[in-house]
Amino acid sequence: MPELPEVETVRSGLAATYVGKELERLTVSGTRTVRRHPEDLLRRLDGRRLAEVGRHGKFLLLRWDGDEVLVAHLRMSGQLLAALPGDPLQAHTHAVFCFHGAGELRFVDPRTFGELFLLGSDGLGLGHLGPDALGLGAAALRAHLARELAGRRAPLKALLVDQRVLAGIGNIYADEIAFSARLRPDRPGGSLKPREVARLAVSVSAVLSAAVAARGSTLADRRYRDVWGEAGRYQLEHKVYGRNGMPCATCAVPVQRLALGARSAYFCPRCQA
DNA sequence: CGATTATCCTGTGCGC
DNA sequence: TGCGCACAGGATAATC
Repeated sequence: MPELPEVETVRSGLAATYVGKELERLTVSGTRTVRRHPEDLLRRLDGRRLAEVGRHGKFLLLRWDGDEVLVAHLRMSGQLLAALPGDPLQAHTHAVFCFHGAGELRFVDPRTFGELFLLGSDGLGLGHLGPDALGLGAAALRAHLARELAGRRAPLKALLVDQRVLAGIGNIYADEIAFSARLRPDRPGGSLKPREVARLAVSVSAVLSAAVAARGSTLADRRYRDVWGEAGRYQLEHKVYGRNGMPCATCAVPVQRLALGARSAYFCPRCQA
């Protein structure tokens, strides 16, 4: 469930802690974590200095001296946690980055959906992704959404979580964005009027920015943590996600759960049209 | 081509 | 109290 705000919080933590440090050794024990690699290409990073930590959507981009880029995706249950070499290895630790003078960085992921791969090796890339959901200015975002939604029959929520449309939005923030924009998540994308698209664009920026400021959402499963193990605070601001039957914060009508394909969507039947 | 469905996986929480 | 099972969902392949 790490989405753009959670991944951005991890990104800034990684940048603050490890940029400029030299990787002594990367050890990978989880074969599924590096499943896109035919061989142990990650070895190429040993001895390099971390130059920069970027992000596109939910993908973390660790750029090393020599311009090698390691891509990390947390998917459902992945965590990147700072640790000291002596700390006990917790269950489901699949990779350990050991830095000179900066301790360790550990990739922990019970469900093994997450992964690490080197950008560009054997054609592995991120070319299919749309623009980062926080990477466009207001006018460009509005124009982009208008273009992407035009003529689309799929529900608004399905389009919001489609990483080819915009990169970074997942289940939680799609519901919160739709609520903020006062749009039902099951509206066909192409049915939105220009002023509704404009509202949607504003809500994408507003919700994601506020969630980044609150360092992401840590749900009841307490799975999402930043690099130092701290929880986020944006779950306190959720208006609809996971709040089935609870009163809408705006109008007190019970929030409804809607089945959208195999997934669910939460919305207020009165505030959203 | 666009829309929908299945798949991967384990921890959690619910009902009986 | 304990057991079994549905559910959670990001990305991608497969199918309609």
